[in-house]
Amino acid sequence: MAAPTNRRRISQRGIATRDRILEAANRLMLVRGVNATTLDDIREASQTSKSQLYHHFADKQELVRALVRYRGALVLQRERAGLERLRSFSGLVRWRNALVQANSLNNGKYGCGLGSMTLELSDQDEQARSALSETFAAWERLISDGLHRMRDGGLLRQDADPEKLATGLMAALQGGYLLANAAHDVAPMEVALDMALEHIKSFLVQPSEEPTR
Amino acid sequence: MAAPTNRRRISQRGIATRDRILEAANRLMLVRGVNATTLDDIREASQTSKSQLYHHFADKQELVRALVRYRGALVLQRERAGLERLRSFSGLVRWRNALVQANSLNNGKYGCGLGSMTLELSDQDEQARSALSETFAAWERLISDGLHRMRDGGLLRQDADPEKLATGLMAALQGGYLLANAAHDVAPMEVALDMALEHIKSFLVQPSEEPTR
DNA sequence: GCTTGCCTGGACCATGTGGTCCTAAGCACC
DNA sequence: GGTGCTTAGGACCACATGGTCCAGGCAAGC
Repeated sequence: MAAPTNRRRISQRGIATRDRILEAANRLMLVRGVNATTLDDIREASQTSKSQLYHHFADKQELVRALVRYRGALVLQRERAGLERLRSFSGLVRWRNALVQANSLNNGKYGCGLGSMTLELSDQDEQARSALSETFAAWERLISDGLHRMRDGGLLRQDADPEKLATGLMAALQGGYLLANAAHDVAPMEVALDMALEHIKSFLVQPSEEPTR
Repeated sequence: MAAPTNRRRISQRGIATRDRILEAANRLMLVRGVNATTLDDIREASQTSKSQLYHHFADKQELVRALVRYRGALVLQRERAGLERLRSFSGLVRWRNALVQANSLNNGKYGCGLGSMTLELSDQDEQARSALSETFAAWERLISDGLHRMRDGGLLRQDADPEKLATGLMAALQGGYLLANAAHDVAPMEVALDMALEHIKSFLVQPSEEPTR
């Protein structure tokens, strides 16, 4: 994870510290938000000191940007595992169920690590915004690639547009996260994802292949 | 808008000042976010003074809570105008177009006034969270009421579930706002809303009544 | 017009927070 | 074991920011 930004020598110990900082920032900023998390919070939670924070990151903004990359990599890694071999509608349903289950563990709170940063950062840090935007695009591509495979395999009709379907599904997911977070209840997220899956289902070659859940 | 919170005497001038503060907070916090907006920013933008802020609001948290109500009322008022007489699918399309057009004016930036506060506040201020949640519920009810009218009028099939459809549409809207904000481009919001409308359309009695746009 | 109490201006304060810096310890390589 | 780097600890600073306070203005009811 920790990519040395410059050509400085860096030791294993240094890398470990940097990761500890990022991991703590990740944890704290997910529940409190980016702006509401102080460097002292992070320093304390990561068992480091001020000088180490500023040794590894130029300033808070740089730390946040690193966190954006860190989370992006985490999410994409997780999603790649779940979507890489997607070839059937039931695979999508399994993917949906995993996300819902994970979110239900904390009653809809916190939401998506990427989505929660987006609204806070996108009008404040152009660089973070574009990184987030690219991560969303990569995520959607994982989905649309799967849909392409389904279409090529004859499961989806030719007039299905994998890119648009993926965007719609991602919007339903993010909107579902948001409503679930507001309600402190996963239900709206389920409804939203089911709507998106139902929409994809309407492009299946034999429409009643399998139930949504 | 300005509801006096206690039984204090309050003059027209006082109400005007209070509204000016709320209006400035509304404007600033929409683009910078809640936590990133300072009271001094608000004081300056509203042409008031510190003592007036604290005369009308106990502290920043109370101001934010008042803003949640203020925005909620604004959004519901706007949405009521657009949804109150909804009786047809083309009405939904017009509603969609209005939202998209409004958002496209600033290239997808800022997003929904309610959604943008949600992720920042819901894990930080329980009272604000529940107020937001209720506002979303009321907003969804405006939609589902319209869908109910469509169903009663014989336009929607009996097996259509207005509440779930409304939740799905709201999630698509909010997710669309979020992706549009990240991309600084309305396109994903359009795709998301079209997906939700297409889904609703699939419950129309005569499915090909009219095109989506 | 005078008293009452809301309304307003703005100086002032305490503290949280991002950021700096100096010193020393660890480590790798010679 | 010496040299020069990285890693670490933590005191320290400047300042933004939330919050207080008081003196005076203004409006409304008597």
